[in-house]
Amino acid sequence: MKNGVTIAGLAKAVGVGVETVRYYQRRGLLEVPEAIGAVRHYGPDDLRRLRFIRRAQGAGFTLEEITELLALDRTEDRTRIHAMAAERIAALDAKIHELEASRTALERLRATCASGKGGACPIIEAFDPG
Amino acid sequence: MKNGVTIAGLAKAVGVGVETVRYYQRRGLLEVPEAIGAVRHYGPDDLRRLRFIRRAQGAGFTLEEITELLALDRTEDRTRIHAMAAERIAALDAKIHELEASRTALERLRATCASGKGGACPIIEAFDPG
DNA sequence: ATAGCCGCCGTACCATAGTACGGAGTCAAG
DNA sequence: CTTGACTCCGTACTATGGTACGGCGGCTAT
Repeated sequence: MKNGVTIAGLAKAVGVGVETVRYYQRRGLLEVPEAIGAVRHYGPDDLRRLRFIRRAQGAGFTLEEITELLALDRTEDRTRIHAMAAERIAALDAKIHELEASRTALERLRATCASGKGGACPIIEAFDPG
Repeated sequence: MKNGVTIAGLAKAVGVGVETVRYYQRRGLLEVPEAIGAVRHYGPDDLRRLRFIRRAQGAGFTLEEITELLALDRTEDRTRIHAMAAERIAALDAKIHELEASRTALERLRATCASGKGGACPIIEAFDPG
């Protein structure tokens, strides 16, 4: 090989499947690099980009939004970036609170139904106030 | 009507669509009550059950898992309940941490790209350490 | 008694994010 | 110079959780 890794190497480096990389290419999230011969080679830029996609997904952005973020990365539309970040932070806060409430409910369930063999273990009620 | 609400009332009370209720019935999450005449009527039990389904979804359980939880609710298999709760709490903790990390990254992005018109606003890098 | 919602039912379709498959070509090692 | 792994490509299929549609028929108010 000349320089850079093939698709399998790229995928492995980020922990996704080859098909997932190809899927992102089809969706326009990743560029399809020039091939050397018949095989495409990927460099550090592709790696960073792919990592970014995965992290942005972790932040709750959809692939469509990530597409926009990537487009925005080459512009200076700070207003839009700001808006998207703020919106996502708000959604994240809401989600975090929801999950924390769920966690509390589950702890209650776990405590209520701790071992021992008393009567019913009311799963449905465990979520009632939470 | 005799007693209880019709499907639309049930759905509205919990904030889901009628089709969603029917979907849950098909999946066996909700019972299909006896009809009075040709129309089914739903009581407080159905309401609690439907609410539970939604809250459990909020806790990250899949509909399949919720099906199991509902089955478990009538048994005394505390071991299984305990295991499912513990597993979900662990997943929840992981998810909460991930979302908090994402939140931090987004805050950094928001700060870095705060108004003003300096050069690039590196979206991709904003997630790098986070 | 008749219009117009509802409810009931089955089937089909949707979005999101992949995952699988099959055939043809290619590259590197033995 | 063949073999075996890997690439490329298009197309199809999957899972999850719904959402929509169309026909039929009953409940209710006017």
